[in-house]
Amino acid sequence: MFSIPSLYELGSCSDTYDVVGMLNPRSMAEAKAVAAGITHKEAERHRRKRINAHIATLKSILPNTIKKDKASLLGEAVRRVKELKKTAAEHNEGEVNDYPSEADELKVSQCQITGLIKAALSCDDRPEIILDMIEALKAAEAKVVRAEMATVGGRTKTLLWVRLAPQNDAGLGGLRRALKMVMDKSTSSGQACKRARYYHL
Amino acid sequence: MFSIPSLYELGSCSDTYDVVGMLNPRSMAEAKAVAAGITHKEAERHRRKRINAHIATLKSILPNTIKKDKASLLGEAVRRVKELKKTAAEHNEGEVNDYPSEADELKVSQCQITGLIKAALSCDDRPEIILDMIEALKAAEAKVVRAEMATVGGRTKTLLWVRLAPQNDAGLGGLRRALKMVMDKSTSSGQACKRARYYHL
DNA sequence: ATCAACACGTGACTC
DNA sequence: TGAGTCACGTGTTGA
Repeated sequence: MFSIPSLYELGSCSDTYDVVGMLNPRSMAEAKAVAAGITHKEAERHRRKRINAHIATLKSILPNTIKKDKASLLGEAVRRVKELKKTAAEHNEGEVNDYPSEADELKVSQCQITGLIKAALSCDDRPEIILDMIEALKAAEAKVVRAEMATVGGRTKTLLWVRLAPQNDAGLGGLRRALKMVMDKSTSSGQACKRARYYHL
Repeated sequence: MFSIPSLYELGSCSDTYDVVGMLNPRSMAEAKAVAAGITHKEAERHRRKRINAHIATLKSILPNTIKKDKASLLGEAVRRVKELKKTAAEHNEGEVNDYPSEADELKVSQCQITGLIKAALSCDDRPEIILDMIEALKAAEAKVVRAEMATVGGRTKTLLWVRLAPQNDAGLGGLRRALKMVMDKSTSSGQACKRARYYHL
């Protein structure tokens, strides 16, 4: 709102020189410099204003909003951006690369943060594979939080997000074994695709 | 790296006073003040350093990386946080409220940004509902990008993320009609759940 | 020579 | 009082 006059503005030697300059007709250049000074001052004010405005909105956005200094706030911001970027990437993973691989494949991994388990399996397609998978998951005490499936050219790829029952002792191994059986049953039986291709997601 | 000595540090009147103070035994207070001054100076340096470090990492994180000034960068940061927060919320929508409603229900909506269509339907459960749905979606020329399903107490709720074929003229209406038929078939036929409950995702 | 962006040191304020 | 944070005006540098 107001600017507090600083020491050298009030009584410093350089300021004294300025005063002398003001009384001197030769002062044109210095007067210009002073004028430029005030525009400079205001420009810097605008700059700070913009930055602080963004920081303020950041503070309002982040759920962390309560009592933090500016630096820590920015730290929170980078944390959020990283975290959200990562989860977004995970969520999109299904959409961007949802095609069955040629070789049979089974990957099971667990998210350290959420505890959620993600399973991805590619194998030959067959009509009953969904039911088999549901049975296998039930046997493994795995609750399906989310599922995606894609079949193309007689091959199918399934993505499963799963949560295991708390008292489950077989753990990831049990889940992996159950799914492996479903896969193997699919590839070993030459009777794949006797019926029409039902699933084309 | 290094601080350029400013005018008043080198030759200002106040600095002269400081020198006098140094030679004077009565200068204790001023010496303390000077000492405090340097810690203050350094403290402020650290503060700036932290802030700028966070800003730098932000710059490296954001895909926007291309030469932007500090304020605009922060603006981009808030944009990203808002955007990612919104998409994250949309993605989690399925997980948080994935329970069938008591009354039959069909909602179809289209995301303005991605063009993706989200359909949510609740109805009585029956074993063949998945196949019926797949047929209906095929007829509506809808490509399923993602699907979630939950059944509890003989009721089932399905969430579908779908993309229509470009040349599709029936549009949202056609998709809605197709899904409605699946729902109605499920509720009208009293033969729901004659077989064991297969799907419990 | 103008402009915009930056880092710096300093006064004020708070806990 | 002292350690920490903030806004300010300024000097400096690259387009």
